[in-house]
Amino acid sequence: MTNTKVYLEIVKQLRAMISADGLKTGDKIPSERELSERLNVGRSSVREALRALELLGLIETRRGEGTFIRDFRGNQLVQLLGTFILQDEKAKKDVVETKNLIEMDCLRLAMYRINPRQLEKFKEQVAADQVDDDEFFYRIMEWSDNHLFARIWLILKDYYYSLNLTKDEYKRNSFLSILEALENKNEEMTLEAYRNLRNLSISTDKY
Amino acid sequence: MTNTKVYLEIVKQLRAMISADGLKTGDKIPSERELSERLNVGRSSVREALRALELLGLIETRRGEGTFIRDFRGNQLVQLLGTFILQDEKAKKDVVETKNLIEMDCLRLAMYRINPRQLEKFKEQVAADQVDDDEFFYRIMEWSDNHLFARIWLILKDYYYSLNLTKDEYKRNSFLSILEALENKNEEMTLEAYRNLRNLSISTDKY
DNA sequence: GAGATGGGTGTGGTCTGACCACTTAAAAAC
DNA sequence: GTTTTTAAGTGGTCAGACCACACCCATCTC
Repeated sequence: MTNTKVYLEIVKQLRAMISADGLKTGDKIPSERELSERLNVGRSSVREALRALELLGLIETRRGEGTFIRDFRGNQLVQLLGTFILQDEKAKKDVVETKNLIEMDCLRLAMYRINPRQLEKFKEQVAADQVDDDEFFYRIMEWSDNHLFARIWLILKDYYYSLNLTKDEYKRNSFLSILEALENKNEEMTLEAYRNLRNLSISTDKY
Repeated sequence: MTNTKVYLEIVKQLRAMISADGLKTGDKIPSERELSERLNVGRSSVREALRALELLGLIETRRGEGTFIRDFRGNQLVQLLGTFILQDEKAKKDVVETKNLIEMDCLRLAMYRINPRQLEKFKEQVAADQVDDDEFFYRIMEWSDNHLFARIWLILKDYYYSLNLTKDEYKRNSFLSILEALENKNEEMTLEAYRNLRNLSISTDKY
């Protein structure tokens, strides 16, 4: 028995509990003692689970008050991972590669789902230097209308920045090329413009 | 006093310790009791820190043996965040779409990284009906050599199955077409064969 | 001598009970 | 009615006690 560690089980239960009760950002979750009693486990095990979730930035704890669900987009763990782990060269490479591929996927999606009027308006903003790389792709993510991809991308983006690689310089012209290609619904041109933006050679070994 | 929670301080100390001693993947870190003594804190606080790092995938603990620095291939938290995200999102469509796109991305990657001999051998297995959909794409993931993508895919696959959508029937011929296209390093043919496998129309609104 | 056996020791896993520090709100004092 | 005091609830931390498991090594068996 006891194959699964108790604290992991508690994490699971918490997730179920949050889902069942429809709790959302800012809501309070049961106290440590109550959880301990309700789940028939020691309070220390409950704490192990809560501390882990806290470090992940999923919950927030205030002494004397309680524990609350948090908007987890916070850096918290990104910073931690940045300083802690990402020494693994292969992992870094995977992050960069994955981020690029997802961006390309979303460009493809956006191409078919984009609203011409919005695109036109966005082009003007880009032309006026009012959009940076982040905002540009955030918009692409919106247009691609795939929340799951967007979520994953947000995480990867934070990793990416924490890696502190070559800072992408601002490339207005590449942005405009991409938008134009999207407007013409030309996949090949879109990807070509993207590769130019990211300084990628055409799909060879390195994406 | 005690503005900073003890367990966070321990995380910090651990990081410093690992850095100072030059510990790397697979190395053992001091036992909980030793850390507790060396840092003048309770063992439960040490455990809170270790459990948090474990949930992040930074360390691995083995009962009776000790705690070890883990082979971190940029993941784990994707797993966790993934489940948290997917719980309230419930976007079946996004799951299917994302899974398909990732599979296609990995086909592209695999195309350039594949080992001809392995491919030949795999083809034989497929021809002999020894490979199902899961195994097929698991192999593709291996060949694409991007562990991060592989992790995300594994999660999505599980969700996909739990969605209980139309069960993909076994399509040996589509598999063989894909492998053949990969062999010829023909991206368009590869994707066409994939679309056939998944019953997708060419990149229209629905992927 | 080679192999099997069985403690002993160290390690993580868990629970319990005890304080402390802090917040909040109800009760008491004015 | 306002202020002060008190009590209850909550997270933060520690110490000690067991348990389950892995490993090493002396011992026993053949």
